[in-house]
Amino acid sequence: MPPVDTKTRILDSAEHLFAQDGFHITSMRTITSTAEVNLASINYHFGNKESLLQAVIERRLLPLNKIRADEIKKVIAQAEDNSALPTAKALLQAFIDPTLKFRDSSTGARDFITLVGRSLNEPDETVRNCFLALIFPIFEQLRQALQSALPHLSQATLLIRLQFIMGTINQVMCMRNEPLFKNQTQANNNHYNDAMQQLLQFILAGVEAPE
Amino acid sequence: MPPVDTKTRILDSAEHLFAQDGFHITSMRTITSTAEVNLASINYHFGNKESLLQAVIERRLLPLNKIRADEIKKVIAQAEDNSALPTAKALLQAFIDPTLKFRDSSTGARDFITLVGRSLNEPDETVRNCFLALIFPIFEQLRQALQSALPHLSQATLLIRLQFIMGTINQVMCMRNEPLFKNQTQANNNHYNDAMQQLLQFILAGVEAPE
DNA sequence: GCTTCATTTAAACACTTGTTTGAAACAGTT
DNA sequence: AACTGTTTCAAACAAGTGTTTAAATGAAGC
Repeated sequence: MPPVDTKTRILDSAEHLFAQDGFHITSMRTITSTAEVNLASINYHFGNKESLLQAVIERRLLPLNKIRADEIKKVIAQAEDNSALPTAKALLQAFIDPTLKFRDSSTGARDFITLVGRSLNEPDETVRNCFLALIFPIFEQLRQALQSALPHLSQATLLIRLQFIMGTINQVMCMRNEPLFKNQTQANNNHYNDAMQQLLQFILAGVEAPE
Repeated sequence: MPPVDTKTRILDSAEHLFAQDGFHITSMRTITSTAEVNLASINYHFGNKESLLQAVIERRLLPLNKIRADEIKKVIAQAEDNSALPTAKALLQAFIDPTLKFRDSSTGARDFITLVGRSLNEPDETVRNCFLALIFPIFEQLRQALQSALPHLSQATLLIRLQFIMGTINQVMCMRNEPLFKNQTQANNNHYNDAMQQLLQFILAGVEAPE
């Protein structure tokens, strides 16, 4: 009954808590008391805890993936207009840029990105697959586009390098306020967006390295 | 009293289960029944569950870090003998090679590496810091060595690129049998060690990219 | 044999977990 | 105003959690 309806309140709180503390540590009672709703309302609206996670993921990831897919298609179409191959840089940018724009769009979105970054290496297979299943199609689309952008790379090499790229991106997505290793020399006034430009440089050099 | 003593049996089982299912999911009862020891023996020998994790980490990571540190020092010393700067490639190899040799030394070691890879992005700060605290010194050593190997790179850039590298390595460490995205075209007969050579190529290109 | 110490054992502890229940409150429609 | 279907609520459920306890067992020294 407060500002927004119960279902949304639950989704927002769960998103934040899952990102901050992890899926398994976060209890139903913590979620419901944070959301100021009744304990049973999660089971009423979502069935069980795992379906709530699924709902948290889908709410953000389906729209985000749509944007990413459209951006990649756009890059391919523009290249075709110039009867040229799309560049790896443009393709990777089409994948990463929407992620980062989205990340900075709200605090909830920032939580969500952290959640995704952490969950791709989740030990619990059921939880991990919730994310992998939704990310796989866009990953596959990017892979095929990059394969035609980098025809000299073998399929196997491109595939493993894409795994490396996902690892790098995950690392960045997991960063909340501070880098992985803090209390370092100076160098901490690196703002997040600077790191983003650096990210593209880094993975582009990696994927384009001689075989 | 079986083959090995209780303490070691607990450490072995915990290592395997923590890597496979995660720290929080794994219960004391699962550990003790797998190890075929009494439930209370964990608290007797280690105090509590978290101290057990600490023991699991230290048993492997302290010796491994010693090897890594020695390898890096060796590279620096050899370069000095030739009155030259150490190369970034040699330094990164000195960091990665021991990790992978260790990883293939036993199934327990393989479990352990998975555990480390996953835990560096653990949501639970207490758990995450167990790992970060032990890895930070070697990270810092590598950073300083790389800074002198790549003097044209600003400190800030090197630092963020080292974060990317850690992300890439983590991703590889988390791979157990299969890559992050399976059921792919063909390309799966990529053996693990092939991926390792590829890893060095990838991160080397990334860290040496123009600023 | 007896004592002393470290270790193992079964049982219980207090607490938290996700989920279910059935009644209460609410909204909308006729 | 009375009935409808939906949503909220407090309470309870059974199961699992990490940890503690006190008795039993083991081995070592004198």
